[in-house]
Amino acid sequence: MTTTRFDVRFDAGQADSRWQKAWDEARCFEADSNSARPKSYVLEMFPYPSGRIHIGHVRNYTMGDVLARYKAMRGFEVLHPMGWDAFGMPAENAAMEKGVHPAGWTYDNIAAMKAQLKQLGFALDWSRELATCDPEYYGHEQSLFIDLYEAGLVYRRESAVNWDPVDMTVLANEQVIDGRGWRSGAEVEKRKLNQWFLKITQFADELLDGLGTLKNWPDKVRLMQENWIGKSKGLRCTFHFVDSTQGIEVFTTRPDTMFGASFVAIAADHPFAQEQARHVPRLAEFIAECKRGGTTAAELETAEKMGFFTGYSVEHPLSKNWHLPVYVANFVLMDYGTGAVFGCPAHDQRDLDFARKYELPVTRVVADGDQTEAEFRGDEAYTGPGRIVNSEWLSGMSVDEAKAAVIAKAQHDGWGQGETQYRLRDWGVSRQRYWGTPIPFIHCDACGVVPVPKDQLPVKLPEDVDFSVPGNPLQRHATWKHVECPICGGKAERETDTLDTFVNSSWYFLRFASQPADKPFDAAEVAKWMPVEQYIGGIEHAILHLLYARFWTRALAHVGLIDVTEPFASLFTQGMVTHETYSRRDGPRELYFSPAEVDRSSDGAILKADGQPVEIGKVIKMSKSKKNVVDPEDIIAQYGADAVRWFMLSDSPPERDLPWSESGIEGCGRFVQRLWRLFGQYQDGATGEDRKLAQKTHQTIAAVAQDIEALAFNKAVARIYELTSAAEKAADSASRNEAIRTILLLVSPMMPHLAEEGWEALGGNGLAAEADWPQVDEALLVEDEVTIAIQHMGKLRDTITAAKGLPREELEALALASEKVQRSIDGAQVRKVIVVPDRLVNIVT
RNA sequence: GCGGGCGUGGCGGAAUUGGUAGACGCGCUGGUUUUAGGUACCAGUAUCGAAAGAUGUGGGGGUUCGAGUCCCUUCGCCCGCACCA
Repeated sequence: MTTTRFDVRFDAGQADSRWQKAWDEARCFEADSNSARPKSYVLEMFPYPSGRIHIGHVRNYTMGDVLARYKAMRGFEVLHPMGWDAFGMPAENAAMEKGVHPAGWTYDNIAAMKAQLKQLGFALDWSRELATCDPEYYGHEQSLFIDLYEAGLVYRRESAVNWDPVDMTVLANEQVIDGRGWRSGAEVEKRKLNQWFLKITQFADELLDGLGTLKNWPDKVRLMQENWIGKSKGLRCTFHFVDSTQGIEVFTTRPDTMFGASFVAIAADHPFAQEQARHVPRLAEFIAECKRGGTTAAELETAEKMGFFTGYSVEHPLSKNWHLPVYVANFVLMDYGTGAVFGCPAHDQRDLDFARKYELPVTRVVADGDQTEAEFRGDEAYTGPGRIVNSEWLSGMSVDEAKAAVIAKAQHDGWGQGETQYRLRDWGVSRQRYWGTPIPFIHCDACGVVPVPKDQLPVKLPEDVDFSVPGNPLQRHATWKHVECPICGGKAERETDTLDTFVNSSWYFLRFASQPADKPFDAAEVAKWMPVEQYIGGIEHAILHLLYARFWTRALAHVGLIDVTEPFASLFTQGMVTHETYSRRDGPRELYFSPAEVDRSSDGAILKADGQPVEIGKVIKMSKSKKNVVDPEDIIAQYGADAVRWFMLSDSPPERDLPWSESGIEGCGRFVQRLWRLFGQYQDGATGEDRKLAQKTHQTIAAVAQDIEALAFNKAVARIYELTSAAEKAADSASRNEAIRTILLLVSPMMPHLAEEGWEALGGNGLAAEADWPQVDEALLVEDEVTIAIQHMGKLRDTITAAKGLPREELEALALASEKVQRSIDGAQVRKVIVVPDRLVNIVT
């Protein structure tokens, strides 16, 4: 007997690098935009180049890769690119801490991470790689920014920022912890600075309506965006101070409840409250107290309603002689609506809590049923539908009719008008930092704010910058900001703010479609590739990144640069990779140990260093602080890329969290070898049909295709295991050869290195990566024998095997003939027999 | 508080439209091979029971010939948030 290559174990390390090189040389993952094949654009959210990939990246990119490789096998021309979200603070922090230049640090990280991604064998089109910190990329971004400016979608205004007086820098909200800068610990000041804004609010309705077309987005994400946009319709109207032309402007979504009003409440930072506070010290105190309260949602919700009576009253717009007290209240927000509300306690829980506390009247104006008495009892406001009562001319109307009637009257009489409010605010894009896209504008005393002429783009970041002193290096650079005004030629200064990094990620998917040197993208190429068929990433980007990207796409369509409105046809948000933690209590602190430091058996965990047990904690997201991490590079070295990829796809549904387990990855490693041995069972020239196996083979092809298209990788994996077992058990035949060949192709998107190695050994043409997906023989999908469940009173008593398609009467007869069934019936009168053809028979007595 | 999601063996999870609950993987038990460990292979593995059989999808109730799936109710866990007028 001669030895074959299958007699030795599959050597993943050798095969991985061999086939990665072969794919590179064949350039088989480069998308050809002139291809006649239908296109498919598969995209995963591009990473921040932190220096090392983590297991979450591996999961994300493996899913996209399986889909991309599968689509290619199905005859699509696939665009599956990769790039780097390369601007941002960590590079500046590294510059400050280690004295390295942000650019050098970033490009080193990119090189390291790219090598890691290559080790996983991803079918990426590296010819389209981009980094957002590349002047070519951000130069085009500057040009787009100017286009938006010229279309009136960019403006400047004064706005408050979090200013760290020690680091002399602006902090993002999440960098302010308990009112102090996260790095310096200094108390953060609110400063007013001129900031650049993008008019996302102009697209609020479009972005909201567009959600309705995104059928293949998770409902959860659409709902989050809908809430974020926060559209509400109502009435804006004025409550005049008694005997005055001055008044308080109020916004309400419940104009129908106006006759139930019992007070007016304004926010602590409402101008009228501020003004009064100047000469009412106790009010000033109250306002200060309001501001001290917590800001988290839970704290706000449970905080007691508090108010301070201003001493002023206002007239009810519908009845001049009806006066309402004006309070400053802690539950009214200045930055929503007008910063003032009228309180209708019977039909709003907050107002009711407030009214009970300050003993204000509570009048029922909406009846849920036939209750009509004016006095509203109880502590639960009624917010449902109903008929208006106790409301003069509104009484008898429905809530909706009354809303319309009050708005119509307000507009007719001139004291208010219908209005739509949004929670969405314009997007502030100014960052007072170095490592970002310079905002391409020049400030000239004579000409004002002037865009940099496009032929002078990119406005490049200066390379000689100093991070040893706090503050924005662009601002104190000796020469960079001093320029001539492009209009008058006089002395002028460059804008020193850079763009929010979310701008970088708002159009990168367009640049992937084409990369001309002289413009951001080619409209025809964009039209060919867009939209992205499948976008995959983390749920943490549900709102900001995805909303901004949708906005940029619409804005670019608005200025006529492209013809798409929604960039991502389908969105998939994958779960996290989790692991249990190992720790020991050390006085007040918890000391954590990494999985590598611990020996885990089925009944406990032992620290290798001292042989003593450690506590096994909850299964949570992998994080450095809890040390429950595994390094992708280590596990690839140990098990090979295919085993790691297979693990990422197995067991857990992709939208759920995936618990990492040592025994799980070992099982995957074993399966790789098991398949390799199975490939070795292929017998050239074997003949004969094994119908059962052939059926299983074709059913599996169809099922795996369906599962991959639904991104249900865990189910596809289970199917492949089943077919593998069946093929292992079968005797040599042509059908068995077909099963083996089929398994090889089905796992090819998931374990591409193993597939190539087997493909070559079995004499396949070309590369497995370029092979076609196996054809399904529809005739073999149909079972000729089925198992029929036989129930008595709905309980399973027996199963029988019968030819498919037997008529009801025959099934009934077969069921009644069953000995087990007869024993169960025990002579009782059969009243009814329910037959579900090819499935079950249920006998009712 | 509001909104959303989820509860199925020791674990991750399967289960078309309401039609054989627990596919598949991990783990575990027993056996075979191996100098041994690992690997590989075979058998078993929801619970109770010697068996026949009974019970079983967080708990309780309902609809139905039949419920993991539909309805009501209740408990627990997870995620998101904005007191949005």
